[in-house]
Amino acid sequence: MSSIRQALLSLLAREPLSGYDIKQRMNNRLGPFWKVGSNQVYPELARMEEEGLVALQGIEQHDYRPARKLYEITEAGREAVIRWTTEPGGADQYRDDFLLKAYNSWLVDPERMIEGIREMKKQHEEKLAAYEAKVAELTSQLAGRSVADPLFSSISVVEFGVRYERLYVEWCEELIAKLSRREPE
Amino acid sequence: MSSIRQALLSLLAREPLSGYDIKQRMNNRLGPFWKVGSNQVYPELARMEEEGLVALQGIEQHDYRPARKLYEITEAGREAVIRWTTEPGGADQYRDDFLLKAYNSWLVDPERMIEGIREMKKQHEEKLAAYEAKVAELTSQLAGRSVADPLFSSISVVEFGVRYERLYVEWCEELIAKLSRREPE
DNA sequence: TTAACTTATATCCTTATTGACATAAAGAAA
DNA sequence: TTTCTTTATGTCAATAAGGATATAAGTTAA
Repeated sequence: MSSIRQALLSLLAREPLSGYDIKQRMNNRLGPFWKVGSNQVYPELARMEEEGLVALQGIEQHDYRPARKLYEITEAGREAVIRWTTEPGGADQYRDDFLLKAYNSWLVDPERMIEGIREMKKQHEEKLAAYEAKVAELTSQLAGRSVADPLFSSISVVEFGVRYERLYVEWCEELIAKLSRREPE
Repeated sequence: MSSIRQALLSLLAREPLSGYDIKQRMNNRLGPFWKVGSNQVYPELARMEEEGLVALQGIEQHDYRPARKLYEITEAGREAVIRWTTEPGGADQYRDDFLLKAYNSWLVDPERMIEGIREMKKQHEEKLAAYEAKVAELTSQLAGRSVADPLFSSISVVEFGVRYERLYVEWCEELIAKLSRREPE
């Protein structure tokens, strides 16, 4: 089972959405965790509808606007997400262009490398701030809810983001320090 | 410029290698950072040779063994890596099946979810131990070398791995704790 | 008033990536 | 003695993913 499919189903497990909604959530809300194009979303929705994992709930028509096709998850779809979520395994590779660039830092003039790292650090600082705000926002809504509430899972994931961005920023700082001294350690 | 190409060139910038060597390094040494198949390595090497980024250094023939085709990076290839390394930008998405599963944890029985997380945690603990050993091993060879030595860059990257795996393990532990209490926070 | 942006759908083409297969032979283990 | 693993090269077919383009119309800003 492909991974975009899992992502779409994971979102639809929470609420009915249109293809456009899904695209927006994946590119903006879930932030950096995933990016998709409409070329992936619409055909995949159609395929899943054929297979009975999602169903067209209805078509919303606002005056002079394209019709919104709202999809909801079916019982079969729900079962499929749960099955996938509990089954073991998952990608064991981590792919990051910037790490590969760091792997080449020995080739490059330290000053130029430092510039690049500073830029990367800035980007991750921005993400860190955004995630921290998101955690605060979501946590304030959390009172009285259980681990069976989607909000709990959302916070867990964004919290991972906070830690990850913090790690990235710290690592950038240490790399800059080492390169400035022109000495490892 | 595609990303496998960058990975191959980054390795060849350090030393001449055969397609098989590259595959081994990417799947074993660089560990989880990248995985490739021979179907990606051999055609890409051929393409890069055509474009003059790498050159066939020679063919090693050991008795009764397939011939080893050793490739070395050319000056044009070296320039290309340096250009790519210093140019800004890089993937701004982070993709992880397990995080997506965590996003679905609200759907699943906490006990079953905890099992899955424990397994994930174990895998990351193993990687953490491997990276820590690798950092120690590489650091012991570091004395007296400068930031212009490939070893410096290798350590930086593996150090990122150590921090990353540590973060992952801690995050798993907190998720387990929350799910055990059946209460967020 | 013209241009840019947002809402919404969807397809087309190209490139990346994955998995399975094919060949060939040495060395180790059952 | 047969089977499995490692070294070594590659190809083929299928799927995943990315970028560009198309249509259509309302809102917003220069």
